[in-house]
Amino acid sequence: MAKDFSTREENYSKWYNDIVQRADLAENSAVRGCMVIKPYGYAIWERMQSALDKMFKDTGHSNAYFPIFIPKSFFSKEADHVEGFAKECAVVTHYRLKNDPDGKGVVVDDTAKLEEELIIRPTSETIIWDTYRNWVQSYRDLPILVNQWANVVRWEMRTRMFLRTAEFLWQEGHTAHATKEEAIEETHKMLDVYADFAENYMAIPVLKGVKSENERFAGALDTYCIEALMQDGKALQAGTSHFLGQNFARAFDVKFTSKEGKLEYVWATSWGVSTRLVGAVIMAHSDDNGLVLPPKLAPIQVVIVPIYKNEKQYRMVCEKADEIRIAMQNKGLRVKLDDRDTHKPGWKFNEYEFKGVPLRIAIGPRDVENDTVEIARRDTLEKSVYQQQDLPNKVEHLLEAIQDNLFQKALNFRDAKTFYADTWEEFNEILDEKGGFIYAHWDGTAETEQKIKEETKATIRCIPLGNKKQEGKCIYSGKASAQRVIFARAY
RNA sequence: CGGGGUGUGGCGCAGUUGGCUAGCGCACUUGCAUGGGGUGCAAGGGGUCGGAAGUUCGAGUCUUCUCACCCCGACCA
Repeated sequence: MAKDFSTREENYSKWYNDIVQRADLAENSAVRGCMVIKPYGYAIWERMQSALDKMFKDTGHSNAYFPIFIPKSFFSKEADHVEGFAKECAVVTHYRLKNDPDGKGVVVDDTAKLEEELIIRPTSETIIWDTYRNWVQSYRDLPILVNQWANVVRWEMRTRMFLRTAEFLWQEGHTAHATKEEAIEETHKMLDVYADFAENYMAIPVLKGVKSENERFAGALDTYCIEALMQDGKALQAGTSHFLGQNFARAFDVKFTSKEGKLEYVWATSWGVSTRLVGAVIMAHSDDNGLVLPPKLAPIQVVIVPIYKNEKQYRMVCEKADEIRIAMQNKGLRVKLDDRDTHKPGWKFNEYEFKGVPLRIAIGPRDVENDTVEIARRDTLEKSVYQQQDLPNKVEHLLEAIQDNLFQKALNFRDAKTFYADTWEEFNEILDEKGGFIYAHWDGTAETEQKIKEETKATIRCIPLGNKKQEGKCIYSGKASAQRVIFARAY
């Protein structure tokens, strides 16, 4: 097979970029740091959206939409929050252009300066809490369970397709509750939704945990996360859920009268996942032949490629192929019959392999004669011949098997890349030679975490939920530690 | 914002100490053959060499300035 792109071994990040481009997922745009998500890549995001959206609705949430522009003054209301985002905000200062008096083109019209600058949302807490103030009077107005699908902008220095771009698509849930307990419960509930989605749709095992102070969301009391492991041994945060306490309620004066007649601040959460998940799926499952997609997220689950030598055979084979397509579609499968005569079968085989289509059915004159088809699995690259009888059911089972196999492979990989380190030397050795998750003791201070980050580039990914308490000594400072936490180099 | 690098058809690149008509691979178009793992042959189309100024009989090649992008750092989902 012709190999014209990098392997994971040769150059992992080039391999990743090659897949994004060759699988037709996205490309760089004329705007620095921003990408164009192409139809095939966007279709994956749409699959993610529809699955997640249903899960949000099933847990009582509704969608709404808030402005992309946020008055600058809103940002100064919550001190930690400003601190966290100030350095990467795009600012709108004018609202009009005019013809350049010196020649061609247009220039900013200086007379059209905004009274107050507008920030392009890096996240929507401030505009949303400013709005919620008017929605809440009484405990009877609570809870508010709202989600929005939106784009946000964070002016990043270094960008990578899907993983970090200046503009990205995401969903952000923002909820308001009467009690602390209820808000905390919501935070955990949505973390569970994310973990469920990651494992059952993306086929990626995740660790649930809480962030250390350093890694916590600006403005949150607690940030929970799901952490996934990529094939190069680096961790990737795949979703976050924040318990915001009453920070934003105080900053935006969101109060309600309780059952007891007392005026109280509401309790808040926010939670989100982004198009970064597309990057996670790519890096978790793909191989040196291209993209590998879990069937539940694949825009095309099965592709049918007809094989023929002449016009007569073409018609005969395509007729059969179309019957098969319709039968599978009626079963709810996403099927494509590629009957283009402009490309050869071998070319198509490679094309769909690059694109990660889970199953490929080849059907030729011999198959029509024998009532068979050849089915190739993308995950194992195995080919076998199947009888056409009851094909939709067989295909459905194969897709389930692929979904399970991908998850199991990813889980085995993570298990093999999970280590325990008890000394600083051991810790460094694992980081440099193996990568992956490292359980190690930590004295609990931000200073130590910072030092470790500076010296090794590894960060605390999370403190796992339900973590075992265990006496020990901090890997770096040697001070007393109550538990092991998870370290890794991360995206 | 520091350090390094690259700009030549759509993409990837070559182009020697300045030299005459700027090449190659992929892609594209047409024709014929081919068709169960990226088909072969033949014939075509497409480039003011990132931009500006300068040196020279002559600049893709040398000089100066400028712009853009990429990589490595600080920052980050």
